[in-house]
Amino acid sequence: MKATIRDVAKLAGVSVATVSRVINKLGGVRPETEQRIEKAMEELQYIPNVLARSVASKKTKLIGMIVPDVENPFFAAVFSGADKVVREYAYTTLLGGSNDTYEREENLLQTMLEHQASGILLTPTFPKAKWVERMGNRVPTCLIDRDMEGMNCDRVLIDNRRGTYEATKLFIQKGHTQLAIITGPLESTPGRERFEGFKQCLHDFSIELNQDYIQIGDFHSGSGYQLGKRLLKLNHPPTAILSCNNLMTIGLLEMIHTSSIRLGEDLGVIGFDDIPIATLMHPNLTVVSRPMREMGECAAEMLLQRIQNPNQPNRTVIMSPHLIVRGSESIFS
Amino acid sequence: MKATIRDVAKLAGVSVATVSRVINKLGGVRPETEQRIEKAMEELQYIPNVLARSVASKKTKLIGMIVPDVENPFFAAVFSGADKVVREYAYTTLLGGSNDTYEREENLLQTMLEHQASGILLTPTFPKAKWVERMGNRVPTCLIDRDMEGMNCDRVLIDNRRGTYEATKLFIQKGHTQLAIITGPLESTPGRERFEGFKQCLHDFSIELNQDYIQIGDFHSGSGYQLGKRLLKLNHPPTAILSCNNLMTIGLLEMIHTSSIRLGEDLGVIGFDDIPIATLMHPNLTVVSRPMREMGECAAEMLLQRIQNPNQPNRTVIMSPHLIVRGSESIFS
DNA sequence: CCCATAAATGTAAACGTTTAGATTTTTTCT
DNA sequence: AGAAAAAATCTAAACGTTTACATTTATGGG
Repeated sequence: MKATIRDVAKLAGVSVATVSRVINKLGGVRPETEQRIEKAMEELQYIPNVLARSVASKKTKLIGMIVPDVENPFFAAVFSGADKVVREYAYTTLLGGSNDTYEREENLLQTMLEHQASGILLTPTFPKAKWVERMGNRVPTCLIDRDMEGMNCDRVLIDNRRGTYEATKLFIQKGHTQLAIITGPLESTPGRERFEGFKQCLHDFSIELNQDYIQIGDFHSGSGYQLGKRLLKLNHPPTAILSCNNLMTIGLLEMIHTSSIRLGEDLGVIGFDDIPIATLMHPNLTVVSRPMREMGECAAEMLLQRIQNPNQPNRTVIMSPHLIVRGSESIFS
Repeated sequence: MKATIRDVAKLAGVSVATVSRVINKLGGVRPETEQRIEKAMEELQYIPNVLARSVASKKTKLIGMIVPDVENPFFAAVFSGADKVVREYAYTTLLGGSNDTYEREENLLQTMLEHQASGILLTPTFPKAKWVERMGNRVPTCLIDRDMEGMNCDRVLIDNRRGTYEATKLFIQKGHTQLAIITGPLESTPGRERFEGFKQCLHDFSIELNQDYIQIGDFHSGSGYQLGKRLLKLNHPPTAILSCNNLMTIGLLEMIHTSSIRLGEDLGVIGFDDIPIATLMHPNLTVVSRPMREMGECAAEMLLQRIQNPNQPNRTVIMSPHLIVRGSESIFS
């Protein structure tokens, strides 16, 4: 069977404590003893059991990460950044996708707590959840991208309002006055804040907000397609559409592609989040871009620091998106 | 501090064994006792420690999954499918990205073995690795997408040759005779097999294989861009390019987009793996499509079955790709 | 109502580690 | 060489579970 620390100790002719010391690089072991132990480990193909270690030490090198959708490139990038940092700290990430359902999110959290995760990286599905007080604050947590009520924790957010404000301003500067938005659920921070930035900008430039031009989707490509269609079927269709996430933008572009409308000629479009498609369009797609990997890195960094020093005050990092102007915003040439 | 099974037992006035029985739903507990225990668990906010459980029972509900790149939509989809099944079996997935480096792959495997993963889902970076005999067969494993020497395990692969054969055949049927390929490293199964399917088809149709038309990339978008450029700069450039993975296809399309060449008019293109961009091009991109999620599901299913029954013979499932013809393959209209 | 049997519950030893504290060995200084 | 100090090593109890086995309690037949 699998070799244990006892087998190693016996073969090396030392006690388990000494073996433990070399495994954990605690020093205080004579070089020759250390070599003997290492040889024994090699010979027995010994692999330490971190579970037993965690039980004994009451510490774990596990970080739980919960995102709505692992296949969404945004969250994939955030995970990628977070996981990189987590590994640098010699921790391991437990990843789960909630599929934006309450049940699964709670379930994932439970799983991660059962696994004694030392910290949680969470992009919550809903802005409030019953489980917050029961299990929300049992463990250091860092929220990413979306906020949540009642969480006593760190946060890495995006200045969504500014992102859509700048995009809207660009539209206006290019001459648009018929501005539409496809945003996400207003209960979610990104959905609401992105809408607010849009609204604020229209207000600042004294442009009237047409209620028909406000479309609420679900952050998936299907709704980008459907809502885009609805907008263009209006008696007075908008001349510009601001699409508030990557997947909905893809849906919207698909819809445009199958219609007779020409991007950048009949309709201006700006997307939220950069996508590989952006530079393959005619004209190239203007987008609000976010530092996705950096968000993950930052969140992981904050979380791991808090794990080491649990009593530091909560921090909220708000990152700035920036506009990448490529041409698709304008129809007036 | 955190409540333990002992605290629950004490509060409910029973022994830990009885509590353990209700946690694990083993039955043989009087309903009234069970209720008392459940009430105690609720009251103490008890969350079982699965690590301790694993140490005691010598079993874990953990599956390790190692893929080259988590951000590649193909692997994201495979993970998604695998994780779905893994959760259905009440297991949890530990995901890691090797970034196609040997060191990291070995490191990840070590980590997963340390965590006592009950099984491994692996898309190996290299077709042979030194660690295979040392740790490759310690635990039930299922290889996905890429094969590896000396692994005594299950496999879920793709009929790569058939995929590129069909694509090449379509090119030929559309009148192409100047056929180029951008494939991946020939040491990797996908790189080699996709090239072989291409070569075989040319041979079957008695078309000479121009050595200049064979370009070996690294499965990343940059090489799609560079190699595409190199192909089109030839004195006798090809009229058709078969791009052998999703990222290289994106790179290739970017290169085409920035050049004066028109897709579907000057150059036919077929990609391997479907991508969202495909239906946003003019003409739409023809691709070899694979059941990505299903590959993950199938692999997870096989792995979990093997965990339950370790002695069943090894199985290799070879899934078929299929061509989605959308127009970009033809330049003769 | 008693006994046999079945059902429910309890006891205690494992599981593979870590880690105080105790003990031994080595080094250093005189 | 011997004592004191420092370094290395060991002992054994914990960590929170599971689980075989022992014991108690309930059930049913006569």
